[in-house]
Amino acid sequence: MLQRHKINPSNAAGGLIGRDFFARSVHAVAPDLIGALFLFNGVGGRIVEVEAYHHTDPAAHSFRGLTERNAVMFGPPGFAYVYRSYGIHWCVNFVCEPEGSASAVLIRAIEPIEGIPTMRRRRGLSDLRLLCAGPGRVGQALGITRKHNGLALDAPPFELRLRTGTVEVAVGPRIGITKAVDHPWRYGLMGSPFLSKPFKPAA
DNA sequence: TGCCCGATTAACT
DNA sequence: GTTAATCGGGCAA
Repeated sequence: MLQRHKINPSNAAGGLIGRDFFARSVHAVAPDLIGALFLFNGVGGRIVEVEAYHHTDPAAHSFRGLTERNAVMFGPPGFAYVYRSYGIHWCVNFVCEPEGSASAVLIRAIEPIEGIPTMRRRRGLSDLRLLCAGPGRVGQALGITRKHNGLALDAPPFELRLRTGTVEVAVGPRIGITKAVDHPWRYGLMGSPFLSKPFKPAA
């Protein structure tokens, strides 16, 4: 339930995240994104919650093979997969692993830091805690839509930076799925008030 | 083609 | 606790 994570020693803390960061297993990338800075057109904050999806995972969009919607997941790592959720929301994923593995990390919650007035206007909401506390809310607050599907993560409008220092990462089952529900592939910043839902405390 | 359901959210009782 | 909003994917016919 509780993990302590250190940054990749080959990268400088706070430095730009390059495309090679995503050329690893989705299960390695996902916890390493906790605490990272995620800006889109200069708007965003710290990533505090993500989930991992893999093409061997029945809950993943890529499980049933390549379609027009999930094509970016089957491409090279380091690109954004954006999809429409429940016909209403836009959700953002970071594609991982070598080309063809079709895995990605869903960005589920951010601690607002930059462009807070812009995010409040887009969300029509002042409550900081709820600005980016959920995948659909993140998409709306950062202004990400279908037209950003397939963009590279290491170039504008994206800006991703490694976390500084050590964080405590909570692990638990993913949210809102009906298949492969027992995989503990949800990762969060321990104790953050900006999570979409709290993690169950360690037994 | 028609039907069901989903990696969600907000507004209800 | 429940439910509407809303649309693309996947599958049956």
